[in-house]
Amino acid sequence: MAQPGRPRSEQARRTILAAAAKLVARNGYGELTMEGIATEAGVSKQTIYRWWSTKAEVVLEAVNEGAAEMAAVPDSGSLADDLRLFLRRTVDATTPVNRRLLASLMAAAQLDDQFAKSFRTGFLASRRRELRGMLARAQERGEIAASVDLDQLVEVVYALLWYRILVQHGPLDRRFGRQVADSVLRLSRAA
Amino acid sequence: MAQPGRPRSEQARRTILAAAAKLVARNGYGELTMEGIATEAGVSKQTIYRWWSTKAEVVLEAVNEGAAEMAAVPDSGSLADDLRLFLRRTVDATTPVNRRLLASLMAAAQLDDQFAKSFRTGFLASRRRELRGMLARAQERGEIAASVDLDQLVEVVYALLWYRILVQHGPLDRRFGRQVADSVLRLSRAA
Amino acid sequence: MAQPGRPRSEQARRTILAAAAKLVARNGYGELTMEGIATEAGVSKQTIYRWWSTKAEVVLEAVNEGAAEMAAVPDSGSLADDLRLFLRRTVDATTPVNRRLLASLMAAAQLDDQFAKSFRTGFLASRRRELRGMLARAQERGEIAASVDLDQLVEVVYALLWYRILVQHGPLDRRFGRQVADSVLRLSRAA
Amino acid sequence: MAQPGRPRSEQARRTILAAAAKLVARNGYGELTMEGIATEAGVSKQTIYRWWSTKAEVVLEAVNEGAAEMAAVPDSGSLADDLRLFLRRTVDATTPVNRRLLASLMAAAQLDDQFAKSFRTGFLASRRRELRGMLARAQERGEIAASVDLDQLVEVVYALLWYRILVQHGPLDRRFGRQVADSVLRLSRAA
DNA sequence: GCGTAAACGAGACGGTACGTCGGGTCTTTAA
DNA sequence: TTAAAGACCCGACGTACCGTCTCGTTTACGC
Repeated sequence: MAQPGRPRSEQARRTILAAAAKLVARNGYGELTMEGIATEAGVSKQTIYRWWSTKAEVVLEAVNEGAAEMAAVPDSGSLADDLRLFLRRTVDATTPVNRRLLASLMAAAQLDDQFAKSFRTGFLASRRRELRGMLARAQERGEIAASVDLDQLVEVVYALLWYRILVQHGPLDRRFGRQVADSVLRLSRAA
Repeated sequence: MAQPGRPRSEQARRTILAAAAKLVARNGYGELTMEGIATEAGVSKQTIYRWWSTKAEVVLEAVNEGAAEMAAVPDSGSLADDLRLFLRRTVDATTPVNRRLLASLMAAAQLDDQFAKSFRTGFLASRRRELRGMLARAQERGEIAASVDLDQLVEVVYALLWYRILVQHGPLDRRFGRQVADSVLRLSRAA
Repeated sequence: MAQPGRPRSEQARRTILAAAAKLVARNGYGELTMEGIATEAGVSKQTIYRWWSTKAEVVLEAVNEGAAEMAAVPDSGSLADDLRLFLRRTVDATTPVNRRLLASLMAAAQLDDQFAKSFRTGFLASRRRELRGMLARAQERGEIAASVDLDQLVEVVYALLWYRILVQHGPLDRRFGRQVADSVLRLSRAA
Repeated sequence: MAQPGRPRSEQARRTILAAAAKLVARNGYGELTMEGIATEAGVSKQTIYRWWSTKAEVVLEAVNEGAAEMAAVPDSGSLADDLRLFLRRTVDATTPVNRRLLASLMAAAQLDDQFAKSFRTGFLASRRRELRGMLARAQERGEIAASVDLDQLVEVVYALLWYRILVQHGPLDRRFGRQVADSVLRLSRAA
């Protein structure tokens, strides 16, 4: 059952992810190098390449590691309450460091088709699924007309969030979260 | 009046921008190198570095070069018509090659703070100003209530456009342009 | 005992030295470049810089590599025989290729103080020591008066050899070797 | 008679030679660049290339410029006196700066065959001719036997001088000048 | 407890691109 | 025609990382 040989070092794995996160926070993803991660983590390059093939994958796993709390999608029975709470939690979780990590991942996806695919079908799609489930429950309750396209609503939410993350045209705070929630609620009622 | 010394070669400038655009179209921005641009353009690296300091700046100028037609913002007297036409023109102008170029610039902005600043205050801000002017005229005509925050409407438009450009969750076609226009029109009327 | 990490490639070392020697022979030291050595040897530049810091050092090691036979200083019991044999061997060993290499090293020493030091205290001094040893034995045997300054004799030998190497005012052949030997023998007897 | 156009600037010529000499004295010939000379002299590169093709030629002319006093070869009627005076003047003229310039020229001759030829047939040969003339006069007077090869004597003098210049195994002072003179006098009498 | 076998650190290796420097040429205006 | 200015193409510089490799060493499991 158990394969022979020395087992993977869980500590090395964690040290590498921590080192990557730390370096991105300090110097930005643009300055991040595999060599730098290895040195910072006190690990050989080979140990990194054994388990990840690009630095984007390392960072993606580092982000996933520190994002278990995001999972909780509210379900109070009221669309307005759920949406506002969801967005408040989301903006709360997006600290400056996290913002930088997320922006880096989106950038990496533009430069590497391979990574783009895994980023879209993994990270992004799972986030979208959660939100869509919340809206679908509201539609079943009759809070949203059956004619409304839920995917468009989901798109508006994440478009606004990502635009803020990437362009930094304004703060990613609770006030912004409320504005997004209100816009989507209005769109969910119209037409 | 005329300064001494050999004048800058306008041809070299154009060849470099064309080479950069061509290489991004062919292999993507991630594969783009200053060395490659120089070779493709038949130009020395020094000539590139004399006028631009990063490849992102070269690509940005290449994009600006081929985007004079975007400038035309419609002004028919009807918000709905203007908005729909503006978005139709925008999605029409965003060919796959242009999409790739724009995505690259946004990625580069995430990796290089220096470039991020010039990208935001130059390229992005000028685009936003144009659209805001259109909406302001509609507000003066009374088509949009004085209480509505125009910046939020502008944000929705560009957020949706950029999200499509970056995530490619669906096609950037005229149908998508109409959906965006309709969403914004609804938000402009609400509350 | 054994240090960790991949051991240095002895083959790479030898290939580099051979490439350097070959290129100097073909195009002269003035045309020699680190890039050229790397290409010729099929080696990365980094591998060269890891072990040598200038091309002069590479060439110096290449010369030392192919000069084990020089070491044999004769000791027959007769100063005249020893000196003549030593100079014959020396001029015999100084093939046109070797002449070019030696001239290059002396030139490099004029352009780079760092290298000059290692060249003088290493290469040149060891050659001088050997010859001086030979003369010292003759002095002990009484063939040279105790009052004679051996260093001056050594200086005459190498001055004449190097002048021929650098100025090429005449051939570096056995006839020349005999002339040098005779001059020094005469000086060793005088006053 | 007078050709048309702007005449050559004698001042530019002198400024260039002075700049070259100054830069070699300050940083050594290895650091010397055409660009540096132009900047130091406040002259355009083209102006240098119009009159000289390599930096070695510039330095050679700079050396010749500042070496009119060397020309005086003594002629007292006594070989010993003449030789000692000649060598005293020579070592006196070889200041540290001049030593560096001469060493540079010899180095340049090893790296550039073109320059080597002009250096040998011009600079070196003319020096040798002067000394040989002095020895020839002594031979006519009977101070040197007719069987003695004067070229060998000349060779010994310049070999010893150049060896000191290039290897710096000891000081280039009057004491050294006397030693050289004595050695040559001894060789002129022997056999 | 001993051998097999994978993981680990270290670090050298062949590469590619970096951004800079200087070479020698060319193209302009001014003297 | 010469000169200053400065842009141009070119090639080499020395460095940084890439991803791979070859070592000696460590740590588990199955015999």
